[in-house]
Amino acid sequence: MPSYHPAVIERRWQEYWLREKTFRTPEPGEAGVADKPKFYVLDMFPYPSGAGLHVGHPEGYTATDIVARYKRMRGYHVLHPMGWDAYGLPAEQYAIEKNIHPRITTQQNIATFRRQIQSLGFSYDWDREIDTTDPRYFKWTQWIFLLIYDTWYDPVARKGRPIAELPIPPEVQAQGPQAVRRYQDAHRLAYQAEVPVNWCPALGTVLANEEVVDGKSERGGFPVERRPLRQWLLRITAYADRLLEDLDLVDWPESIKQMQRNWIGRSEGAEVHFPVADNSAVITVFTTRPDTLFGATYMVLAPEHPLVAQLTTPAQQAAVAAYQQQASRKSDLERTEISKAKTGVFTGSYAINPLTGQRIPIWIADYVLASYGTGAIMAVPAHDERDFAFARQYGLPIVPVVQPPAEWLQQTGSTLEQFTAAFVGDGVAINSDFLNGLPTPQAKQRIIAWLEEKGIGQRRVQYKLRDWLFSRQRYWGEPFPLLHGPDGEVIPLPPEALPLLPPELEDFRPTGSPEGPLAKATAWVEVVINGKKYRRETNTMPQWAGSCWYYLRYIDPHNDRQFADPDKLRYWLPVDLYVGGAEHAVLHLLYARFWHKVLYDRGYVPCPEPFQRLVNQGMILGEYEYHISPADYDLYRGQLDQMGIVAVHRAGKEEGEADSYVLKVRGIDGKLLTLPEEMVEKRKGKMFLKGTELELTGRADKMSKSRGNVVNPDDIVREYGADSLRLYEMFMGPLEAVKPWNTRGVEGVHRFLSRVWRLIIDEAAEQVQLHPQVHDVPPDRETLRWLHRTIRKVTEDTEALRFNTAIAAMMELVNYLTRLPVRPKQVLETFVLLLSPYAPHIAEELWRALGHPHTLAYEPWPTYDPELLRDEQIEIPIQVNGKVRSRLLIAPDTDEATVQAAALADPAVQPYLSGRTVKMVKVVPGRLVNIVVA
RNA sequence: GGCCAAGUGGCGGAAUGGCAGACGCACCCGACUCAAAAUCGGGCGGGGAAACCCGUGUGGGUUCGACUCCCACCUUGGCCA
Repeated sequence: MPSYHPAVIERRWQEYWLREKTFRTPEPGEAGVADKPKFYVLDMFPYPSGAGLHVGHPEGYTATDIVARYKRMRGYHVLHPMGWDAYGLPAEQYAIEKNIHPRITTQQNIATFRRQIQSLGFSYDWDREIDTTDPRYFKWTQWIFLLIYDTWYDPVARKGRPIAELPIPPEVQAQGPQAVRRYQDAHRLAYQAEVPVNWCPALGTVLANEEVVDGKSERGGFPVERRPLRQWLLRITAYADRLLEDLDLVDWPESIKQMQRNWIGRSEGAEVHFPVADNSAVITVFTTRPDTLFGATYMVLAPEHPLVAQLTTPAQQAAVAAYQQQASRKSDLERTEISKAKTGVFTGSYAINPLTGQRIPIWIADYVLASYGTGAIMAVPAHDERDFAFARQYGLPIVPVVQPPAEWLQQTGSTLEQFTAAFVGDGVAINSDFLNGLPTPQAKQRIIAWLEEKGIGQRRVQYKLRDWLFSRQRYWGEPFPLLHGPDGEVIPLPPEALPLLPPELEDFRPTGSPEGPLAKATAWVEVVINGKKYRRETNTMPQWAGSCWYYLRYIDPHNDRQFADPDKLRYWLPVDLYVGGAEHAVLHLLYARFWHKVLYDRGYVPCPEPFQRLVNQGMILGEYEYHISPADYDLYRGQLDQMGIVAVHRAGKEEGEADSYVLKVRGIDGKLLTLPEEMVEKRKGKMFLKGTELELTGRADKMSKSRGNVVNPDDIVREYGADSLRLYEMFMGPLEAVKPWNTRGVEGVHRFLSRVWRLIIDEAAEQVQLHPQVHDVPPDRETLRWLHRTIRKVTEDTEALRFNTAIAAMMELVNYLTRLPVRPKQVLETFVLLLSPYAPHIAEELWRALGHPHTLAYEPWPTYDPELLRDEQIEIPIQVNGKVRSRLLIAPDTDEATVQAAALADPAVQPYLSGRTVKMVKVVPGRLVNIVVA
């Protein structure tokens, strides 16, 4: 094996690492293991889909693997695990279609994923592999659910506490144990409620809001309707403030924190009670602008609001019913879009504005959502865009109560009597009696105080965040460990009854009823205890459940007495670095933080936040492609045919994306390849097909099966090796950036690795042996300087996750070393260590060739000597008025005065100084000289 | 519509107040070869014969000096409505 053969060496080292358990993570305090600082570096574990690994997966995994290997060499105990988020709809859908048990397809998919991931040489501790569908795992998912069920949130202590500690008011106590039970149930963090849910008849399940996109199911695109159902919810809203505040404790990208803040959507305002005229009913609204109360000229209820029936007058009955019907078919997004025309129906009733005493009409309109606030609003058309549009539409009065600035009036062509648009900014209150003259913030305080004093309102904080709909009507999920008694009481299973396994089913199809497929297993559902009949809960948990705590299980994956040992949790938590896609920016991270906080409150984990540092890797797009318009296709199709170009029709995928044709050429094997760049020419800033007037649009799209631009990592590994794939994915650009795939780039890094190989190994020899130019001699000063500069660059860049520039620095060093007549062995050894986190297989092979029989995984990371970094002479530019006119060779520590004198005396700058006055000379030591002349 | 991120050669990108284009891809020239591939050496932002001039989305500003900082705008992407 004289030349570089990744297939041979990669297999050998992967087998070595597994066999020798090179990456087994010792337990803290394990005998014979030295005390070291810890580092927990975690990937977002994948859902093992049937499609196998995608090139997007290894991007994050390579980044964390480099960090893991680097940290080991820096003397850390590193926890770097991998597992499977294996519950999920696709396996169940497949089971329904093909009648194959989801467990079987899931296990097959896991096997594929494991093989693919192992083929990339990641240094996971495979003894810690977990699978969320394994009963030994979901036993603890169920256990944590029961803990959440057993917890209530104490708003005074601001923490979750055992339900047994919930103070029971005497009047409840007096009503007996049933009342106490109901009171407790109403305070648990896991509770049942009749809630309007997104029911998807085609999937036979309810979906979370985030699983519904544009009124259709995210998966499958089936229509979704709103329907009230009994569901399990988790009271995540109780933790809203802590989830918000504790974002300050973590080192996450600001954009992700902002997305979480927006999702939680805290807003301060007031609740105001409006009496209904000629009726005992009271409408409560939430508003962030109580200062505009004098301008409330009508009210709007959500069509689903419970008071609608009571407030609708007989004359309006038919119109209201028809409107309610129509609204139920629209998604929240459609309903609240600002640009859409507003619709609504008058109920026939009036409310009394408590400030003005005026009768104001009550309408229903779908731009008000039942799920936000109180499901009702006071409409202030002068100062809210949607209210303004609505008032215009139906001719309702618009009363300005905040003075807008003069330029706003001018710009919009409004007058104080007649607004042409809503003024939503802050200003000074007008037409508002005792508020007049107060700036908006003070007006808010004043009116809230007034409302509280009169008992018709109070200060309130409102969140956009809703409680988490936690039940699904599916088979392939964790069963709830709960029994329903005959009197409606809920009995949690005792811990020793866990795990509760799902029943074996023949038929996985949804029942189409809210009961879910588990209800079909009557023998499983019905339980008799002491002669009393109980029914098991037939809902299952959502896919998010297993991923809410998996990072805890890795710490102690085989523990069958606890979800993890407290001492181990104390050693390893929090996760030091968590890398994954930005698609989990909100939900997974919010849910996991919520569970973690409950566990923290109940004393099971030692820290308030689970993930100290978070990094999102950017998406890898498909290869850059050239598109033409359908019109051009019709004009040029004959000519394209003659040129041997194939135009493939591509339907626009995203909204507003037009159809196009993608130009391809046939390869030798008949496969379609991207149009080669030499067939494209650029004229007048536009691209054309060479020799034609056919205009091309170049673009890289998301990889997708339907576009046919998916790159399979297996193909890349087979062709170039895992080290090349790893290196390429890191060399493409910054980790966080979105970047297009380019297979030519893989060839480039593959060539680099081949050059590394030939730098050290004698290609002419039969056996793997050192290149004849490699000698065990001390390197010269220049070579040492190169080496130490590279050590510094690679170290700093690896620490900062700037892998692309670290690789570039190693390439430069190799280019330098290749030119040396004698290659000092010691320099090559150091270089191999620097390369090893990035391309571990070739590094291990070269390390062995250099005479080291054992793995380099725990060799100390090279350090650099600052003394060796310094150049004897440096070149600095001399600028005249900011333009470089000459260069000066000087010693790096030359003093400013000398540099200045030398610069002014430089013959090349003289012509630019003659006849002019030197106004100033700026000397930046070690950088440059700038001479400013008049 | 709001919030956030980003606009640099033919392409991916580097430089984040101090020589714009490191490193790689593509391309061009040369060496080796009967030849090709591979490899090695060289060139490679635009204009110009050259001196030199222009050049980091657009316009303005701060500064001795701006890809970098500030303001406005345009475009693209993400999230939210």
